[in-house]
Amino acid sequence: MKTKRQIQKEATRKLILDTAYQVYASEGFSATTNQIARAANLSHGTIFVHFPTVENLIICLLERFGLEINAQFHLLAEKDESLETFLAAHISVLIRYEDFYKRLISEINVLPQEAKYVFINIQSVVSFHLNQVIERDQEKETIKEIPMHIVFNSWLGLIHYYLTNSYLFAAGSVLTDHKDELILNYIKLIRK
Amino acid sequence: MKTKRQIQKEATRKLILDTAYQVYASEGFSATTNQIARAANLSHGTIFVHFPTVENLIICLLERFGLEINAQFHLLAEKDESLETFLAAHISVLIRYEDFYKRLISEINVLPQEAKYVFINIQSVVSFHLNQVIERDQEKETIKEIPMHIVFNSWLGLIHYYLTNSYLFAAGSVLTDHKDELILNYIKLIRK
DNA sequence: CATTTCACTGACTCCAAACTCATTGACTTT
DNA sequence: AAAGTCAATGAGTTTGGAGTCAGTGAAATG
Repeated sequence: MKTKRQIQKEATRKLILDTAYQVYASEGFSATTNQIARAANLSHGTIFVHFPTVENLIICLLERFGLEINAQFHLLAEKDESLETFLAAHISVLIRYEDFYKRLISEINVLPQEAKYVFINIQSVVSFHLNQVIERDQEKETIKEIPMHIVFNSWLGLIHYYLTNSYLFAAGSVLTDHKDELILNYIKLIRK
Repeated sequence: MKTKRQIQKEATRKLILDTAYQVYASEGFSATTNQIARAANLSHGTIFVHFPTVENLIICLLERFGLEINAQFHLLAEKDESLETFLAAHISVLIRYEDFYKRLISEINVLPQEAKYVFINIQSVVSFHLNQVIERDQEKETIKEIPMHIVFNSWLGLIHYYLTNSYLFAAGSVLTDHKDELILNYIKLIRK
């Protein structure tokens, strides 16, 4: 049985992580602990009651994010789905996390090392599912003889290119605006 | 006729820009004016004699970089070359500027607005040449019916993906290590 | 009910970065 | 060659962030 205090503490910790997620998504990871505290209606010191350093806060946030987004990928990756369905599912998950994911991929190189592990993790899960879809015989026949990692990297490359350069392509959500075009043309590229 | 002072001043300005280029290439744009001054063997204040703010220094540096790299693209884009030759030329230019270019594309979203203009400029020039190569009849016949912007964005997407995730692919220069593979497979993708 | 614990507060310290400016002495001008 | 200019200096100032800590009052404990 949890005491009131434990419940309160966990709620505050969650509030900090949720708020940090929002603030980082809209301001980027250069947002300050002050901004997060203000947005969460907490005093500045409270953040350091729950996380020893900002870096630790970011790492905890990223780990939670990695678990959550990967769970979504698993959930949406049905057995025996078509390539098109899979790509659509992938994009639909990314849309849900678009702003934060965009910050993650575009600031990955200035984030702590652990961010890279989280990122590799996310990519591995997507890669695994894409592999499964493509390895299946009925699909395999229709796809060019190209190394799987190139198939995968060109898909992610295309998606990430649109995300990091979204200011070139759309005012709101690039993925929402371009998903059909991207899926259609990517499939044209990798099919014989 | 330039006076000694003018010559000296221009030399110092160039030294600051050259050093900033080196420092930013190896440390990223979060490197400080202190680091640049030390690396250039100048006192800290000297930087502000030549540039009113760091932001202004970065903008000047990026503008110079844009002009320089675009000149290289023009120089290397011969008439009537094959698609393969063009892509190889593109990569060979990028290799020359790899570290800095990598920082530019991976930190573009935290740099001042002007950085985006420079970046759009660089991409336009590459896009223009790629268009020319592909539009030519002998090539056109062999390429799939895919919108030109997708052809272009998948190439840049692939290259940028390898650059921003270079820690996954190589210790030294990703482009040097993977250029042949990238060119070969990209051509396979867009050909019928 | 008295005592102890502890989540939270907010004013504080510390630090590192950008930017300033009086001073210097070599160069330029007259 | 005297007077004036100005590139460069480096010890400041200012700003804004991360992280600290004594204090407070509600909750837990005995």
